[in-house]
Amino acid sequence: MIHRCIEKRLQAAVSAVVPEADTRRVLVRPCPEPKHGDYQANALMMLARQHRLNPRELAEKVVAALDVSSWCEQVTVAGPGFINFRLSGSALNARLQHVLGSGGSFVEATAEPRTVVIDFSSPNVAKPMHVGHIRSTILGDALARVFRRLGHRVITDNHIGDWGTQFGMLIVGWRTLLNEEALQRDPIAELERLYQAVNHAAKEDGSVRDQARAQLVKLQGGDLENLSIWRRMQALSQSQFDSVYARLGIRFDHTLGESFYNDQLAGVLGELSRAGISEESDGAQVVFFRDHSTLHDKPALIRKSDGAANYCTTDLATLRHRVKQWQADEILYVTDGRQQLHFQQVFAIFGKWHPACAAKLEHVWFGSILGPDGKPFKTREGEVVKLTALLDEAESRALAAVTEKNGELPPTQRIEIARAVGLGALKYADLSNNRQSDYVFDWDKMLSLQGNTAPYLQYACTRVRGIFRRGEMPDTQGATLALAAPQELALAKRLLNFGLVLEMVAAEYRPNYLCSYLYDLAGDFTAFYEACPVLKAPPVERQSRLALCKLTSLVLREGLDLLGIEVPDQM
RNA sequence: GCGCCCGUAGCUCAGCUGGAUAGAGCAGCGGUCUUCUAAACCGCAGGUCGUUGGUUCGAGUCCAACCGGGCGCGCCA
Repeated sequence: MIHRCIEKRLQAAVSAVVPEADTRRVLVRPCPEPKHGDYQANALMMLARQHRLNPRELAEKVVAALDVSSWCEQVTVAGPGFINFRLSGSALNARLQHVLGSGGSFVEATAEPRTVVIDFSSPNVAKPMHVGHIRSTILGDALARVFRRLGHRVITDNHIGDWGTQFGMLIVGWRTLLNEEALQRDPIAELERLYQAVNHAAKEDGSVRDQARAQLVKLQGGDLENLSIWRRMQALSQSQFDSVYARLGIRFDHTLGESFYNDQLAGVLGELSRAGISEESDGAQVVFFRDHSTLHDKPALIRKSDGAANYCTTDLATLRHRVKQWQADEILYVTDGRQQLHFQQVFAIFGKWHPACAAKLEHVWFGSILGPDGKPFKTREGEVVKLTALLDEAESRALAAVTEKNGELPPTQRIEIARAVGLGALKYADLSNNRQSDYVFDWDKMLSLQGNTAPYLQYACTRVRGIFRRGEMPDTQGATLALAAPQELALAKRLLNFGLVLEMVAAEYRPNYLCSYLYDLAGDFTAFYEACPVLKAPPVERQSRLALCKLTSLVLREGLDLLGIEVPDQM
């Protein structure tokens, strides 16, 4: 990547001028304002302050010691000490040509691959997946794709909620109220009905509650009949999950639910207790963080007074497994922001338990999806929105749009387009927001062809494709780039930054950076498309522009693919 | 009581180590199809970045206090 080459030279020049300087923070980034240059460095102003130098003079000395003529036609010092770099046309053309010829890309694999475990989605057995699972599922998948693309070893793990007190209720329901026919027809709905019925009954009748508790104890004690009911529920749920993930194009390397750790929990509790990390309090085992600045008054419960472990314990066992068995360098938990305290506690306990562990633990949290009223997204009836219903509606709304705009296409093709557009729109709506923000769910906005949406980007792809469909498929492989028009240059320069953007996504776990980038890229392409004829251009421009289109198409498609979004050939 | 998050244009949202004149879409107003997909594009208008202080060459971004809203805090996960 060119900016990295410039950066290395710049760091060397800084070291030559100020030998004691720490150059790790001397970075070269794209200029937000193209009129200043293509890349800029503003770290010298900070450096000057640290070393009590005049920033402007320092910048000028560094520039004097800097040779980046292989890539830049101009290097200037501006304002209080910005260094601005203007790429030379020849370097730009050469870089694009190289990517084209090598069949390579604008992404550079990391020099330091890490093992990154990503925990996301995590639905519950016997419950339908709902809108609450969508952000985790989509964000986690996109992050997994980006980390893989950067050359990291990624392990995705679906930590399913397949164990817990709800199974007492469910087993009572299964034993007393099960309708086999309904179970055949819609297993999850039937399981949900059982749970609700028993839960309702338990509220009024203490003996039902006692039954549920008794069945739970039997299950936990290894009762064969209850175990087999539980396994049946698990299998039914898994097939529901599988069908949703298949629709979304998502796969997991592992699906190790909470139950996988059952036989490790006693050991975990024993170790924590023996190490003096946990202590008894009101009959429960609790970890206190007495010296901790924010957790000092927030103890964590790891074993209930009835002797049962809870999700804190399970998460500790899970964490140990990931660190020990998978040798994780980095573990990402993609969950709702409301679990921040929980993960702070889990990470803090793990730190006491395995002080030598250097794995980076990150709670990649996200905000809520809101309805038009600004309150948590619900159906008109006030119920949670089921994920399958959401996917269905996305596809049917997209189908209506495709039919309206392109009704002459055969129905099967329209359905296929609608699938890609509808699901793409849904995913993109989530990914394009800053994950930590709450956002308002709006069908019209996400399916719009205007603005920062998936359909707009997909449409940009089909426009590029349209050029190739119209003309004969040209040999862009050996094309000579001869970019000249400002729109061509702007587009080409944007392409160069693709890899950098992916690195930013991975560094902060924020796919919305990629979305913004793709939207800007599509905007650059549109400007080019409006201003520069391709097929009708004279031969030299024509092949150069075809090559530029080819590269744009590659980046747009790969970028969308990294977000888990498909691109139809036509729209 | 303790802690986390949010407050940017009428609405929905971006805003990358603090960096140059705070951006986009919608809605509003005005333009552009004999020309590679107009499901598109161009232009205009729209802002005391919640308030007040502080840090500094420079603050939407960092710090403090306050106002307004959301969420979490030992036997659910």
